[in-house]
Amino acid sequence: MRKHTSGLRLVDVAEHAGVSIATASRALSGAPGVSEALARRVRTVAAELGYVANVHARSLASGASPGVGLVVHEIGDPYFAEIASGVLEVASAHGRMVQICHTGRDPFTEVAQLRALVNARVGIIVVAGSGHLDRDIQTRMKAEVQGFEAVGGRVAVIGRHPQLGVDAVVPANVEGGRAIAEHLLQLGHRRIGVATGARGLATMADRLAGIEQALGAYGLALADLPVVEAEFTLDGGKEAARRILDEHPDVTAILALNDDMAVGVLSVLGERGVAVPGEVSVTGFDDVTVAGHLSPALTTVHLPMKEMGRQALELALLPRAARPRRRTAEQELMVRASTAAVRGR
Amino acid sequence: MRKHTSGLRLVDVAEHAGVSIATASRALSGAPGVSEALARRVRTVAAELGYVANVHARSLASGASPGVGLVVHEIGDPYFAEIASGVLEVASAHGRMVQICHTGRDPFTEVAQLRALVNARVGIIVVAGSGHLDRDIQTRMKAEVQGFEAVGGRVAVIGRHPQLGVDAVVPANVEGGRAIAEHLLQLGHRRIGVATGARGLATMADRLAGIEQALGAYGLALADLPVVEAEFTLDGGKEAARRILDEHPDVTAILALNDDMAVGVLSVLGERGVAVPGEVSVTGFDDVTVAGHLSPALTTVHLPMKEMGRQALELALLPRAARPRRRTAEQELMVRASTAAVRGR
DNA sequence: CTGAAAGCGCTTACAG
DNA sequence: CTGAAAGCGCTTACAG
Repeated sequence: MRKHTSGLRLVDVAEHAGVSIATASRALSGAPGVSEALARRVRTVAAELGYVANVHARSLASGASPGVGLVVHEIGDPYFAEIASGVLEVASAHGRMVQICHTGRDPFTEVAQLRALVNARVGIIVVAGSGHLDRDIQTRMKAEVQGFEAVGGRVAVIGRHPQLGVDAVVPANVEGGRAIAEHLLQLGHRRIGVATGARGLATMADRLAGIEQALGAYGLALADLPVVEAEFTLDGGKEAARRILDEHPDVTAILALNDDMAVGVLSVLGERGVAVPGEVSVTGFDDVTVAGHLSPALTTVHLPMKEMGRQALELALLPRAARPRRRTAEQELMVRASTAAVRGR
Repeated sequence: MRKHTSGLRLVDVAEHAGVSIATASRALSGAPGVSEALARRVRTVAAELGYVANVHARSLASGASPGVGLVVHEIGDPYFAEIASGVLEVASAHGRMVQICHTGRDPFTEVAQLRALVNARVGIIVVAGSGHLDRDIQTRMKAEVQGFEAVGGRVAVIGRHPQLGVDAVVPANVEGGRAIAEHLLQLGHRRIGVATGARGLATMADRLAGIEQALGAYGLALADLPVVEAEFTLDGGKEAARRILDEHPDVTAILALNDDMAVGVLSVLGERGVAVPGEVSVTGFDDVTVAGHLSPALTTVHLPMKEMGRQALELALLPRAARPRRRTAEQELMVRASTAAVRGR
């Protein structure tokens, strides 16, 4: 906790400018009801003095706060880091500060962080990271969000959050899932192992739904494939790859539901001396910056993370609409070196 | 800006508990001078009601703020994302929120962001990212920092900031530079191209100094080598690689001063069909998570970024010491697949 | 140990 | 258009 021996205050500016603090306040905040001449004088004085309003006093008095809160699963994860970069860019352009919270991918922590942000009196909250399919979690999230909106807060989410009813930027996960699965199917793969993160997440459900659609066109179903759930991280990818290879040594491709997992899959394949894509093809999802530079370059689904971050904050900066707004972030299949026609085809 | 129709206030808690707001305040903040019985009752009531103090009112009244500010060059960069992750972890453990600022690698923006954070009345500021060798910039930084500390703020930096005089976590950049250069020299490389970021940064100076030391032992000097300065990013690495290869086609190794640049270097080499490490060896610095999974796996210098973030905030959480504290973050040479003995040796 | 009251630095009806 | 004054929700000397 920091004690600030008071620096420059509004009274100081007012005195220097020879006006009341009321007038000084109006001039500085751009409120109407001050003659242009006076306003200009006040602003000049403030600038000369290097005066900056105390946010706490301002927020307390006005009941309004310029802060924006950002909730991510894990900022060290490139997917979220890139989203954060977009959010910071827009925030900075609007002269707003952003407070970041980690959820550690735990839904209860997520709700707690949301509440922490509300208590920190931010004016806007951006939630990056998928919603949950679990009704109980949805209900808790919704309660926090509605409480926040009831007091004038604005919220936007990135990813699909069933039932939340707020502005959202939603990536084309279904289409991406379909595209990447079609790609493998067209290459002749049928015995495809799937490495997925927590299936309770809407993102996972959507990507899997897309895969299911593609499989259907080939007379297959997800239930026919080994689908292994693990952490949505590099280590999770390793674990999933090991289980898939051990239990289904005949797979010709492993489809990971994000790039982090795909990197783990590649790692295990490398350890075991399995050639990629010679013996097994591997795909990712997201297209984080390094995906194209991996060993081998990863075939994946591109999502514009930074742009998604930008758009989410821009939505939240808009006044609340009667109906929640929704922006779709398009996907693009990036075919690179980690996939090839099935062996012996 | 958000208008909050006042939620639960301290008076509400006080009324429910049948005490004055003074007593309620003391009980909740853990201040001395309240009987344990009363304090307990107040806390119970507050918990039942779900009361959380208004940070703005609290900060305004007490002059103390629990917020921590984090200044990074670019949060989308894995180096900073991992540092941020460590900072968030510790902050969260101490119940503090962190506000993140982007500098876009511009020193003037950095100073401006520092000021913004001071104006936002955070209690602690962590500056991640190297200091500058330029005296003018140092002076500006120092002025902001001292102003902040004068009013009770605490600051810690990650990286060497000459003259700043604050607690610091400094990575072993000199040692790392020496280690990676020695590695290449031992492999027989003599015509080594160096891809560096802005040379006005202390980090760059230190890494180059280490390289110079290693070269010296072999009777060489940095001045004998093509050293190309570009942006400290993947694209900068590409640009540097192109210039090195065009102007010095006889290089047998390219030493990049961070992993991002190294990835760019690998990319250009790939485009031109130059085998790594068959024809040209490549090295990085930092060892971001994916470095070991690149094509080929990158030989680099490992730095414990997340731990550096943790330590920096922990230092800042400590009371100010008479003399600035300094923690060294050790480096470790990671030899992987991107380096090999010089061709034809 | 407990409470009444002043004060933190602003904003904003309310008068003029 | 301008200003005096109340009030935002807390903390903290100051009395008792």
